[in-house]
Amino acid sequence: MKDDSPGLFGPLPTSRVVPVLVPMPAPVAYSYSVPAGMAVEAGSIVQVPLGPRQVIGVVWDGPDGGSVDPKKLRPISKVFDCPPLDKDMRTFLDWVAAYTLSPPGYVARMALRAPAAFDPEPMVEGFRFSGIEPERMTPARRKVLDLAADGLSWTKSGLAHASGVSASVIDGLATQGVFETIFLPPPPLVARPDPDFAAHRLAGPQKEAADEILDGIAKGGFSVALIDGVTGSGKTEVYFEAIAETLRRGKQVLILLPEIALTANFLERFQDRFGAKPGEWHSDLATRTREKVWRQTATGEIRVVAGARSALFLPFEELGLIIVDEEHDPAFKQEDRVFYNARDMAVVRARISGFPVVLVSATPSVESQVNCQAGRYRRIHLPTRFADAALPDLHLVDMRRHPPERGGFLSPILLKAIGKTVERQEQALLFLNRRGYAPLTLCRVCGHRFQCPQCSSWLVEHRFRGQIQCHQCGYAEPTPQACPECGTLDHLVACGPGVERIAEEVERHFPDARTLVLSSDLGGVKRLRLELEAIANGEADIVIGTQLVAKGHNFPLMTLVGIVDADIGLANGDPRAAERTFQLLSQVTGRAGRTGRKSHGLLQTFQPMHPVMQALVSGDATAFYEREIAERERAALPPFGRLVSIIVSADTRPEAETHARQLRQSAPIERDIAILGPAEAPLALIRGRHRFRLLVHGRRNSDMQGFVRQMLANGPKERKSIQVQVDVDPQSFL
DNA sequence: AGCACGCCGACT
DNA sequence: GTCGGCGTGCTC
Repeated sequence: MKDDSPGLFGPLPTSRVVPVLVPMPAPVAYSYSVPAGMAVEAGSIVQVPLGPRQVIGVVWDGPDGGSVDPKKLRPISKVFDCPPLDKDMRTFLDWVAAYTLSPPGYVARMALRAPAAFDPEPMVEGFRFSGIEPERMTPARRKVLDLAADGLSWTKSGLAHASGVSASVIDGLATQGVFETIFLPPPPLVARPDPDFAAHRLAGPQKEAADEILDGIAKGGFSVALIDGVTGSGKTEVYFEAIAETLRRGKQVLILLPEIALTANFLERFQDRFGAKPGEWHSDLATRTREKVWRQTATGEIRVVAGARSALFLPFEELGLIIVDEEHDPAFKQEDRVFYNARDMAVVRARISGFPVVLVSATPSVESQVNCQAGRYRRIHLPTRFADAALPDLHLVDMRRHPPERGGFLSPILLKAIGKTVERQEQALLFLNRRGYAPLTLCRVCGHRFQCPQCSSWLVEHRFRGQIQCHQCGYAEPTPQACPECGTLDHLVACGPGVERIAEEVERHFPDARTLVLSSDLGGVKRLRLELEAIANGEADIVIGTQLVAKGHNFPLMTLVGIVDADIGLANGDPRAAERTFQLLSQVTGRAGRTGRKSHGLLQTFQPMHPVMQALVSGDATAFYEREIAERERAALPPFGRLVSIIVSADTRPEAETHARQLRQSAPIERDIAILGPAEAPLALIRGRHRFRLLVHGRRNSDMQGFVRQMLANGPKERKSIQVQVDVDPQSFL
């Protein structure tokens, strides 16, 4: 740090120069000068000029690059009145940038995703009874004064609401001097959760599990625990105890959930236990709320945040515990700009700051299980469901032996089971992970297939909307009557089922039953919430749902779960396909059967001997996971080896391929690292852009980051229309 | 990522 | 003669 006090001969012209991370893909921080009288430190959130505009940046650590032409230096415009990002957070952001091979400015920007949150919230106007009675008393005024007589301060709307009068009554009293105006700090968004509000009395395995975790918390320092236990085994109750203990110790808590699991249901459960809701953080938060959550997390006002993956980048004042619920869920992986998996980065953040992480899942990821075996994570197993909640009995329906009738997709066995369930006035859930009516439409005359004009995927018919849509880029057109190729009318045929088509089949067989389709493309969050409520109230007999029924909501009246096509996703070339299918189907079937009544699951499959199917019906996943782990180890796939996928996209196919090929040729020589490709990426064309992929595969102890970094640096310069994306340790190959 | 600068086609 | 297309390059 330079001395900027006045020198012997007047003020010195020297001004301090600091590095600032700006939201740009530059590999390093830029240097800015600090105007005299401005106080900044590492972590300060600042506004700086960048080219013609003003941007938000963070003062960073280390010496200011130094090598910049001093003539280029520009002064910081402004420091925000906001807690600086602390040292641990800065270390974390640097770590993530290095690991994901992303520009640090982008990573820092993820921590600053709350545009106007950096200045303090304005004070709120409040009213306090001054002791002066109004000249004339009215019933409305009486009500107000009864409440305000205690001399405490109220906000105008709060007082009006509480006393059941309109705000103008308060205004009237204020002008008469009955109230004095004071300025109050803005009200907290959520109340403080009370660790002892409604403590669960845990017993048996839950108690043991909780004790083990509390033990880890008591010891202090970094640790990772994996709680694994079937739906309904009390995992949430167990980690709520860890949260309570952390709150008692005066630290903040972060609960990471897959976006879709952030339901009213979860928030209520939290409130029942702690007497207050947690702060919420997810992508479709209103801007103002978002800013408040950001700021109040930074100031420590909010003690617990429940959020989607990006909540990991909130600037907690004193974070002391992270829970990652549904840790196996692929939604924790971000796949744009900065590719990261929030589950793994949560572990990193905890390690940097020295506090515990708890991973939770009924179907833990292979990675986490391997980490347990290796002794890096502590495994805490919850073996059983609570007394009256048996898991459904699962059975396979061999579709080769019990084919559906022509044009249908539901086997006689499943139809019969649905019929019986409806007769008993219980609910049935049919799961098919395919939106729309049919995934492919073709012309019966010439064989023309409807494909997206700018993607390599089929157009999905949505009969309900009368459209065919691309699920990749959103392209849509009205469902045509004639084949665009041969012009024949009315000879287009829908191939394969989507949820809408299953609903049609169900309605044909059970015209009197109340059938409901749950799909993310049918109406917004509000409608979905209402529908879930209706189902819980027994207002539907047969529910047909996509992926979204797998998480976040339980169906207490369901006694039958039918998996329409258990084989979907098994043959898509992704080495994690089997693991994913097992996890998804376990989650779906686990949603039902909590009533204490006998419940069943039927899985329609063409591969009844497949290890996934066998694992599901036997209820014993151990053998299946052992196989998966052995296979990963043999192939040196993560977590046994390292894998980096480099995707080159360009406007034309040869451009993308050439660039990828040149990139490969510029790789340094390294014995332990193999490069596969370039080959066309699984979705070779998306939104009109052609994609080629290189897979860089290394065994343990190889410096993959360094290798890939060098490869990118030596490679051809990234030109106008050619884009390179790097995905370290991908969760998915798609 | 933005955003301006810059060089070639159809318009008041 | 200008408005505007988006290719190229720079930002401490």
